[in-house]
Amino acid sequence: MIRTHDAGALRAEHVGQTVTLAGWVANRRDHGGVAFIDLREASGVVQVVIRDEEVAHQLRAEYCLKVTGEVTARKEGNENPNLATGAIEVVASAVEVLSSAAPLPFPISDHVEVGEEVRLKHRYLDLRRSGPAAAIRLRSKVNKAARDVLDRHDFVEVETPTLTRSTPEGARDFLVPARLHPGSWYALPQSPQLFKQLLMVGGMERYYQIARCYRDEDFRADRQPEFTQLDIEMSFVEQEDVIALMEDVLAEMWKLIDVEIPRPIPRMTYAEAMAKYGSDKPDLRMGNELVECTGYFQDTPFRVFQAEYVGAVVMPGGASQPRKQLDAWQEWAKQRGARGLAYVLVQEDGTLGGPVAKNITDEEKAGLAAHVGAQPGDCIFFAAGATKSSRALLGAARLEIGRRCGLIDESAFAFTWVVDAPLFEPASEAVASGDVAVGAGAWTAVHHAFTSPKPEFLDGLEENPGEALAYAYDIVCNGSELGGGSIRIHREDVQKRVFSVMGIGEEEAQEKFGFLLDAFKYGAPPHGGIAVGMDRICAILAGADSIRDVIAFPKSGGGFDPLTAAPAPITPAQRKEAGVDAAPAEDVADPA
RNA sequence: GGCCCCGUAGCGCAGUUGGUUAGCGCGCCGCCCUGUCACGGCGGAGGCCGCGGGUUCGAGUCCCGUCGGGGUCGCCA
Repeated sequence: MIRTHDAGALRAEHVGQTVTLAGWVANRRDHGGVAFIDLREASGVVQVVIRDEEVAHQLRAEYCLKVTGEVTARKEGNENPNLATGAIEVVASAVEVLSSAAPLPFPISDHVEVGEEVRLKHRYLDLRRSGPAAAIRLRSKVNKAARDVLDRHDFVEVETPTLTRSTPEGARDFLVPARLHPGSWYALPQSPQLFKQLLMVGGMERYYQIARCYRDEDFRADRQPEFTQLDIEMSFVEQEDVIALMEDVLAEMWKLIDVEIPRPIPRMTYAEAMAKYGSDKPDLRMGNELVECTGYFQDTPFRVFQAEYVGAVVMPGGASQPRKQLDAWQEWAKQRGARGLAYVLVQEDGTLGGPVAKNITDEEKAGLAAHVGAQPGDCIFFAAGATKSSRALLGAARLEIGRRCGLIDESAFAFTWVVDAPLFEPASEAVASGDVAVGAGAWTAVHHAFTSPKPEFLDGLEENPGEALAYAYDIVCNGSELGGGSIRIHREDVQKRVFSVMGIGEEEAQEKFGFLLDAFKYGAPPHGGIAVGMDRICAILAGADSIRDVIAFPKSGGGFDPLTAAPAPITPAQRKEAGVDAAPAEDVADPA
């Protein structure tokens, strides 16, 4: 090693020792006759004293140095309590510049805010800053925590292919031309789903992988075109086994930030989540649940409330909002595709104000505040119409109210399992815009086509597909979906019936998933699993607003890599060799 | 694909109802300084105000378009 000691580890006990350190110039304070260098490396920072003016003067920020010197106790009054090494300093006898540094595009200092665009362009410098460095180091520990738990449970870590076959899953595939088969293409996997099920048929019994996945969809703060999930599959297990294992993993991860997750993690059904929170990933750091009012208004003369569903959510203190702000709520609702957001203001004297109050009966007015749990001074927002979209609007309003009124406990980690999701949903809701959808029938899978129905719904599968519940479970934290999984179908007859409800014929199933269905013919074990998003988990643990903060080299908008400037055009020679423009070998049906 | 916000010096920002030479802090360069720790002092360099068009006697400022970034809805089994 070039160094004998870690700079950040030096303490009073090292006084008198001669040490050799290597690191970067975090800061230089040049007083002419004496100069101080803050030498920074992975372990921390130590102050180096340089008395040779010539040497000190040439040094600049972020020069990479090798320093030899004696560890000395600082004189009383010269200690720096803000530094772990603040009781000592290293008096340099030799300073070697290992590498000089050009003027920086932005300061490395932790005291300065720097825009994300320039940070990502020079991510290698950004990572020298304490915050970004800590986030990446935390991620490494999160990976290790997962591996430790799974190793204790005798899991096998298996790497599945990233050059694979395009399968009609939810999102758009990233495609890779196959040079040796012009006109044919690999797809990058959206998840290792099919391979991990094959591994169960292969008798691995307990598989996991920290797997990179790829989806060619639009961006969000919590979405990147490539992302990482902790992918798990187990044979001979039931839902409870998978949930218990995942709780072990999560508990170990949260220990890294000294948080004990209360076990067991509470559960709610999908139906309850939708009814109370208007979302399948409820944020339980706040209360303020939705209140169903369909029955309350069943005989109402108000046309708008003569609907399949009427619901409400209360905004504490919202009655004092100026008219302009109430109008802004209407705009807010319209941006989400709703017609508007009806409201009633509960005045301090208990009377009801706002346009809706004029349209409902005195009797309805009299009990309304009590029915929805509103106090004088509150505002009650209503949504009426189709159940699903109305609840979604109220659920979004609930979160917006939480943000505006400070109802969210930012220090909390509110976990919940959402269980008993429906197996199918009407295809009209799933197929919005001619996108890739599994199945051409009236019903499509909520999770995926291999999710097992709970046994009590097997009989009525064809008669009432919409009522069948699945062995599916999502883990949610603070309103963010960390991941989800299911018990899979392992019986050929059940799989055929599910395909049939979805309108997938035998031929089509064989073409799309033939290799999996073939495998299932040979004694497939009952199995199930789960996958959780490591980027989201790390972001929550790091307290980051965006998963970009916990990815070493993230993409920016449009899938652009600000550092390497990928994607980039290719040469005509590359095009030709890759076979990008080759005609398809045979006609391939377009599912859309 | 829709909507909202942002583009001014290397970085972070200010710039009034459109009006002389576009400022401030940090950083950078030079000189000075023997106890600082976000050191300090003096001096200096650095700008096609994202780009293109328009309105105007006059545009960083107003209008249209476009590019880039961020957020969000659609989308993401």
